[in-house]
Amino acid sequence: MDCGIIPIREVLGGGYAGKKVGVRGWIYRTRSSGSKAFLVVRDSSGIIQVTASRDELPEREFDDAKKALIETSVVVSGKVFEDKRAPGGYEIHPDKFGVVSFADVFPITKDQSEEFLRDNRHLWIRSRYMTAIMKIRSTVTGAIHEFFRERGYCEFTPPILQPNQCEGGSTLFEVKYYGEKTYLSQTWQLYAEAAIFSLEKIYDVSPTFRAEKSKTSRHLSEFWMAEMEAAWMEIDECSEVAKDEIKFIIRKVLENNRDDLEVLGRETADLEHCLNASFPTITYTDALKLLKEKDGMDVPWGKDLRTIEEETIMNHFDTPVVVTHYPKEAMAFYKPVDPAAKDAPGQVAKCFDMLAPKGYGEIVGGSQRDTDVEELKKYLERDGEDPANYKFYFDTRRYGSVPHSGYGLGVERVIAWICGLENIKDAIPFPRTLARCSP
RNA sequence: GCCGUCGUGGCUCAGUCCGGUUAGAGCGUCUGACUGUUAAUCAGGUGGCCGCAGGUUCGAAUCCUGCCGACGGCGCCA
Repeated sequence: MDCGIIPIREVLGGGYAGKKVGVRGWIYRTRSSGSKAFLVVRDSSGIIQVTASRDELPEREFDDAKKALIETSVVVSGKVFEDKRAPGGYEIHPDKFGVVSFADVFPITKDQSEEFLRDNRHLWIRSRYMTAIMKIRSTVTGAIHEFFRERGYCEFTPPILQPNQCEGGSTLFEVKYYGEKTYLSQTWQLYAEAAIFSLEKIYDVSPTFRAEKSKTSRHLSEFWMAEMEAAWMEIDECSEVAKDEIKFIIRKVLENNRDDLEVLGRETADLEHCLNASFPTITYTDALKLLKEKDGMDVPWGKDLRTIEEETIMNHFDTPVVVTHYPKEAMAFYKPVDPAAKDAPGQVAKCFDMLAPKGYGEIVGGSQRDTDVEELKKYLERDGEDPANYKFYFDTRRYGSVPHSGYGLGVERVIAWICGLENIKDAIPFPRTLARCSP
């Protein structure tokens, strides 16, 4: 490797004007004009124009520069010039232009459809658009680890192959290997509830698999959930942790990814507002009142909120909102009744969802966990589950049970909201959906 | 599971309602020109079993039937 290779971003910083540098990367755009060739080269840090002249390069190297197609990998060195005509304000006049590997005709050109880009995702992830999103994604998952570790949480890794269903109604990916029916994880929850008895406060960032028949811009079959579970924690404290986590993530992205947000054309005023505002908490019952009074929508009490209702509610807010105390009957078996909630016309659960603004939907779902084994059995049977399959789960209630709560955060939904993406499929490098498992 | 939109060169599309020469355009690529391009420009060339299978017709990209595939919305969920 050549000595003196530096990241393109550093060259654009300005301190190298008049000095000789080396950069390496891939040709991003190419134009030629007689005895000059203008090659925009990208590496992971940025793009810079390389202006090759016939009289400054050996003939063979100049010919290479003229004929190299987009995505050809190159190592170049030369003097840096400040020049207003160059994108980014600086360019390199090479006296060495080395092609590492010529590229075939790159299939992705000016006009592309969403479908074509997804078919060629292995190439499309080289784009500035996908690069920006993947960098932000890295900040988001890194922030999640940092947030929980700073607060004394321990990372806990659950099994991905699991024998039981946890979320009632969701569809499972079956794995054919063991004699017993086995599935890919939909949540770490049952295992997390076992682990809090030693670690007390735990979190994870793990893949989740849901074989739902959902074809929307908000659904993936394989996505990442960032979950937490904490012993001794009641539901109110739990939802406050979720609010803090979201704010922490936004702050880290604003600190580290301004350039990437700009590449995406994402205005940041609303994200900055979220840092200082407090996220409202309302009850499900209040949410129905709001829908009726402000929007004339009559939702019968007891029905879970649908997409249209969530979006309508969010029209009234400019930050995420926590909605608590959904009807017990509409909730998963492990969410306990809240006997203290008196203002509701029916039984409600100690649970919450956090809804994101602008139609990005439910980004967090959590609850306190029922510790009453008889109640758990009753609601498992309601969901058509055999309580006999949950023996290990009931054991967690038999040996020194304590109140505990937890939630799951949809990593891609948070990324889609922060990045302002039209489709959640762009929030993950290789999306898997109802209809796609390639490339 | 329900509803809707769409399949035409490598890519993006027009043409389809109302059937009629040899199916067009832009981009890419290739050849040539050009000493400052900004998704350069100019000239020329290349490239198509019109998703698949039947049917109607003198004649089908166009009309009919079936199938396949893609995309989006709802429901459900993060």
